[in-house]
Amino acid sequence: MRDVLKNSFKSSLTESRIPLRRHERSELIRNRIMSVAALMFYQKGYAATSLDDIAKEANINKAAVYYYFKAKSTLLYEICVKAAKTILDADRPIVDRHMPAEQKLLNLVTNHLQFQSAHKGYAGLGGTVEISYMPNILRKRYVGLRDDYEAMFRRVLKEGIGQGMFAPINVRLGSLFILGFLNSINEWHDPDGEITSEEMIVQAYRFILAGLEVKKPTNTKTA
Amino acid sequence: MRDVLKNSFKSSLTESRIPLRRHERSELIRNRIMSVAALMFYQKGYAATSLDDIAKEANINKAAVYYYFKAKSTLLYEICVKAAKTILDADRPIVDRHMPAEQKLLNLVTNHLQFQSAHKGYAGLGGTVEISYMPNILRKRYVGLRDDYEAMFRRVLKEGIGQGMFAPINVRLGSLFILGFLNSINEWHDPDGEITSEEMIVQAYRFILAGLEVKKPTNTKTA
DNA sequence: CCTACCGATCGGTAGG
DNA sequence: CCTACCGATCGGTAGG
Repeated sequence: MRDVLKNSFKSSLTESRIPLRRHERSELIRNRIMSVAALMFYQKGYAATSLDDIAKEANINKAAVYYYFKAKSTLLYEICVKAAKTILDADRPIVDRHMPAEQKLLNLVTNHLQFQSAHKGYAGLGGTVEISYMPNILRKRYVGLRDDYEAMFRRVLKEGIGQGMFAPINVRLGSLFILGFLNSINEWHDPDGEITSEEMIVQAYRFILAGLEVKKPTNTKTA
Repeated sequence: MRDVLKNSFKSSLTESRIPLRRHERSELIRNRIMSVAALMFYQKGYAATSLDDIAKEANINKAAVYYYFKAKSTLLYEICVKAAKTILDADRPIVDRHMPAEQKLLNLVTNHLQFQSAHKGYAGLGGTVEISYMPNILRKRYVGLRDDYEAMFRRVLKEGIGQGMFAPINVRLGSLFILGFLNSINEWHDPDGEITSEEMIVQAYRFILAGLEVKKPTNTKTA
């Protein structure tokens, strides 16, 4: 059921300018461009990745990229939006279900890490530097999606506090702690290494849950 | 005592090619170049920051940058090394002192966050993307310093487990969790905002400490 | 000879 | 979707 996050997600893009029915080949190429671009943007950074690099990796000519995308910056935007919408769609039924907050959080964490390890490029984008390259209007639209995602974590945290599961913390701070922590894992964890993705989910969730369950705050005077 | 991390650190660079005694002005300019470059590399990314941008911000001519630095890539390297050595020097006496591991960890966390908020640019560099621009030999040297830093966290974690303070976890994993989490804070926390750096240190340390103190692991079956 | 740069321009490549 | 290009700007270096 959550395996939707593992497949190379088929175009759920509403903004596609190409009639999909008649040109499935175009859709395939468009997706290929986005896949290779996502990975290269993530590995070398947006500015250092040329459209020639991307085109070569996608086996097309540089000019052809402009047939599918208006500009380099909108290619970045569409990649980020696609990733955000995919996780958002997978998480929405979870937060809406009747379920202990602790269970909901585990599902959000699992989805996040699973998507991250399955789509390194798509997941690793969206940082402050990359976002700054998006045209103003598109950036705002993307940041809106990102806020929706953070809001899900805030909501689950709030529920958990109400249910007496988590210590009464600042939910905004808590969400940023959790998301920052989860994103940081993407930077060094190799899913094909000695620690599997499944094991990482268990360890990361344990770390997060413990951080939330503190009831009597440790005294922390800065010497 | 820990305020050394707050001042614009004076050249502790052993690799400086300029006789410092006679030409303090040179040293000042060199430091200014490194400061502005660090911030711009961090904000816009290494590739997107031109030497002209850096020179303009430092009030000199672009060609003058080449008097102080052999290349753009070595400028990046020297910035990263300076940051690493500064924290390393501040932390070494702490880990060597006789002290409960919990106290040592608080000091390491405090230094990390304090340095981070005082020198956004210096601290935010060193990610996989930026590192890839360093010449091979220099990159290895820098990664060595970074490993030394991580080793301090591993050592303190190991001590804490031995002292029965922390749950017996994989210290490598734990260090990466902690450092990834701390670094992520740098990306969204504004020290001049509603949450002060001091408050952030308290909150972040509480979160970390709780994550380490779990004795009976929560059961985490993935539905 | 060295220091601390400047004005101009090098060969290549960027996005479009 | 490719060939053939453009305006501009890139990192780096020349002589003085």
